[in-house]
Amino acid sequence: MSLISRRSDRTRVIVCIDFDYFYAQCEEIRNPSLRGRPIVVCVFSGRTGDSGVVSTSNYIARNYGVKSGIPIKVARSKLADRGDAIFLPMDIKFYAAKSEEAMSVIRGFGDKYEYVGLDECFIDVTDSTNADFEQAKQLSMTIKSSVFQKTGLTCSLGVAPNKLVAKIASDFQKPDGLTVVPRQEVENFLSRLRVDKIPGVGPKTTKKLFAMGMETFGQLSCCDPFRLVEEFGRTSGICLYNASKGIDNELVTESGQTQQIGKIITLKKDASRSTEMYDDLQRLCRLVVDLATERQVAFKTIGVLLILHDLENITRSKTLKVHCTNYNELYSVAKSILDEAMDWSTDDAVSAKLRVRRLGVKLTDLKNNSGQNTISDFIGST
DNA sequence: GCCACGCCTCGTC
DNA sequence: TTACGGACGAGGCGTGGC
Repeated sequence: MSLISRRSDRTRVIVCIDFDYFYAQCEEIRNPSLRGRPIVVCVFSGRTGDSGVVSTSNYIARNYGVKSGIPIKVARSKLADRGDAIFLPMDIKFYAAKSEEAMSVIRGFGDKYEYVGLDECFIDVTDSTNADFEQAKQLSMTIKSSVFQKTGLTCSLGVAPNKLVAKIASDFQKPDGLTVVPRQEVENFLSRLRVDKIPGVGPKTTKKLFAMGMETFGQLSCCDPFRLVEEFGRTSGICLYNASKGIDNELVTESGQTQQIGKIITLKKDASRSTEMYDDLQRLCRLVVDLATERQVAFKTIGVLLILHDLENITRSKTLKVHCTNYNELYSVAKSILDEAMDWSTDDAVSAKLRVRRLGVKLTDLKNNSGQNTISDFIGST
């Protein structure tokens, strides 16, 4: 059995475009007087004035250790000496509009385009550059200046023979960077980088790899792939090994719709009984069913997510017999899942632990509905 | 024994 | 010292049908 993918024979030229500190940069563009000040874009949970986490920050704030994911209170204390620091709530509609402006410029340059997120995309420029990295470099500089001219946004670009290395290269020089890694330089470029530069490798995997004595791509590429499979499972193990050698045969493709629709909220105060959450649950069901209607999809599996006061997660779900688009059925099933989840233990010690901080509803097993109702909708609605 | 499916947790962005 | 959102996908495990 061979675990290792072969390098694709055809040389491709892929560009990864990543907008710098995107949400915070959008805020600078909207209000140029903020430039030069630490900007922190936050997700306020609404529970208390400063409850929530940092979504992103500009480089001035990052110099003070303010990065995405940290609690807003921590960010405030880190920036205590900077009286000019500004904390703003996310305005996703504005960022989405700005992103679309930039993406429409970028789409015009690629043979193929793949949207990854509001701040990131790939284009395949193999044909338009005759697979020549020097031409790709020139094209990338044109893309950077066009995006800046049309939107005011700066971005960092990585040019490489595949998506994996292009992504790593785009992250190599930031902000406003351009890194070109031709095929023959891939191994050398990667060898001394730390393993946490591999997309998808976060703190937990990094810690595990470090404990195994693998801190760099070079060290990882010398590892027995069977050992990686043993430690991380077949799929992840093979991915890690191939990544360490810069192998990635995934094509640039128009990505499809998401495979789930979910909403999660933070409760105004912790709840220990399901009845205390019925109002919030109704609100969540209404939100997700509206999103499903908007996207013209029906759902078959309904999930309820509970995050407890100690941030431990509990998820429970139920799969319906047939796909559904109906709010009443959704709420009724979600309510029964919630009731069961809250009553699952008669052990007082366990029940006492069930102080729910956040509540979520998730729809999966989605199917294109295009306005057609199912029998269950008919039954549910009559 | 194999496979598909349902359910749940983990991990990342 | 601590503080703590929201969204999504991957994958492991158990179960039941064949």
